[in-house]
Parts: sequence; structure tokens; C-alpha cells
Amino acid sequence: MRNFDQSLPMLLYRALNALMPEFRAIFRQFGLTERQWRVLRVLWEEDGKPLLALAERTLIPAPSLIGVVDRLRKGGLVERRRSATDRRVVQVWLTDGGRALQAEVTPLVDRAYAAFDGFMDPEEWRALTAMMDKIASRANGAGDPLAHKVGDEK
Amino acid sequence: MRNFDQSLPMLLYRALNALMPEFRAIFRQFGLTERQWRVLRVLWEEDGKPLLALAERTLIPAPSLIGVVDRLRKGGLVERRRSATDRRVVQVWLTDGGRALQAEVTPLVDRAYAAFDGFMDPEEWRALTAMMDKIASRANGAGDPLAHKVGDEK
DNA sequence: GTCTAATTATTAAGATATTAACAAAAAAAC
DNA sequence: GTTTTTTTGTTAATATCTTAATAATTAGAC
Repeated sequence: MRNFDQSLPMLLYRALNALMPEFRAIFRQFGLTERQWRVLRVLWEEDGKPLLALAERTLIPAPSLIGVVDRLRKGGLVERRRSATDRRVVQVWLTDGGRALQAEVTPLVDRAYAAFDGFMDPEEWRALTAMMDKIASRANGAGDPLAHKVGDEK
Repeated sequence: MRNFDQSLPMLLYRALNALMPEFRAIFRQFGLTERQWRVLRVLWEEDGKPLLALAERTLIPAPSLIGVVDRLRKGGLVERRRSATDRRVVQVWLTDGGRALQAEVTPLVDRAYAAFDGFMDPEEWRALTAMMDKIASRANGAGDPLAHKVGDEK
């Protein structure tokens, strides 16, 4: 039986556990959850994204995303619209309120991130990014947020 | 606004998303969820652990652990007992069935881990471990699974 | 053009995360 | 020894994850 605490999953989980509460505290000031912020974060960069694209980019599983978007909608931050060209597609658009939030949240988040810049030197960051990418692109295509795809071999 | 996809949290989340489905598929063969396995994994190494110690070691938040342990108990894999010396403490003990499961699950899990050994060379693993530990031990003590502790400054 | 397969979104069910609040027991202070 | 504080476990409420199954469209094959 291998070492549990030093296994790759536990290493990653522990790092995230140390990392995220600080950011969540920021989101909470604006009544946002971490996932809600992630959706907004992507829309601020590219508004009107289809749900599936949003799921991939935010790493939020599609079935969960439905609820996240709906709560954002109830909060008046986004709207849902069917695509005119492909009626299967649901696009998520920011409202004025959702757009306005960017200017408030972003500075705080950026400042929190900045605290990490000096934490490791550029070479370490490069190595870390490369290793994470390597791990993420390994695995037989599993791990994308489209859970219902995995194991579709019939 | 910084790069979202290359942010530390997203790097870690993506790696985990690629990593875990493979392991979960193994656990599922035995009717176990990932968290249930983590609890068993720790008990196989040290039986009779108190709930709080179990929460820290498995990185499962204490309120969630209650449910995880209870489902394991209903499945006949563990038992709960009050400590005789400190009646606040609830210890979790393996049943015979829970103990027997180790011999079945461990080989499969070890084999899956082994597939990663050759994936990065020893020096990369060392560097990765060091960086994750560094991140985990950074942050003001936040991130431990005892959520109600965070921000207890009154 | 019609039938079939693939894509996009959604619902459902059980398990877990996150935060806050609370009860019981033990430890520390007085 | 009683009061206060800390520790350990638990419940509650809301949000999300994970997996499987299903509806609505669209794309492809015939």
C-alpha cells in the first residue's frame, strides 16, 4: 500500500484546500460562490457563451452548470437565450449588473493572485504549469466536464 | 484581468479532473465512492481513528465526514464507538468486512498509481511534491478541513 | 426526403461541499 | 469547586458533484 498523503491526488487536494478559502472569502463579499464567479469570469472575457462551452472552460460539470447559471439568473446577473441558428444551444449573456460586477470583484481577486507571484520564482511556475498540463492531457480523454461522454463505447 | 486557464486553481482542478475518474471507476466496482475509499484507506493504516483526525487525514470536511462514515456503517464496513477515556470522541473502527476489502481494492488502486510512476521522472515528482507542500503550508492555516475554525478570531 | 446517429441541454437521485450554529464533554481559569 | 473556554461532534441550509437517463434538435447516411 503506497503512501497516501504523498499521492498525487492528495497533494493536489491539499494545495487547493489551502488555496481556495482565501478566494472564496472575496467572492462571498459579493454574494457569489466560487462556481458562480468562474462563470462570470469567463463571460466577462467572452459573453454569450453556449452552456457546453461554458462547462468546459469553467470545469463545471454540465448538469451542475444548469443550476449555477439559474442562480445567477435569479440574482439578475445573467440571462439565458436560445441560439437563433441552432436551437439546441443555450447562450448565457451578462446583464448590465453582471457586467458591472467585474470592476468590483476583479481588483480584489487580482490582488490575491498577486500575493502568489512572489511565492515561487518564474522557473518554478513554468515547471508547475508544465507538469499540471502534462497530467491534465494524459488520461484517455477522461476528465472533461461532459461526464455523460465518458465510457460511451457502445 | 489575469489569465484564467493558467491560474493555479484552474491548473490544479484540471489535473484532478483528468486524474480522478480513472480511480473512481475502480472504487465503483466495490460500491465505494471516492470519499468512502479515503476513509477506509486511512483506517486500514490506523484503525479506530477519531472523527476529527479522520477528517484531517482524508481532507473530508467534518460535517461531510459524518455522512460518509454513516453510509459506510450502513454498508457494514465500519462501526462507530465512543472513546472510553474521552466521551466527546467518536472512534471509527473497521468491521471484518471493511478489513477484508483492503486486499481486494488495494491491488487495483496500486496498479493505477503505478501507471503514473513512469509518467514523470523522480526529479519531477520531487519538485512537484515540494511545490504542492509549499502551497499547502502557505496560507494562514486556512484550508484545514475544520471549516468552523477559519476566521475564529473573536 | 426519411431514418438514424450525434449533439446540446436537462432532469433525477444519491452523495458531498460549504458555512453557520449548536450541544456535550473536557480543560483551563478563577 | 464553579465558571469560562476549548474541543469534539452534530445538525441545518444551500449549493454543487457524479452518474445515468432522457428530450429536443440537428447532422449524416441512405
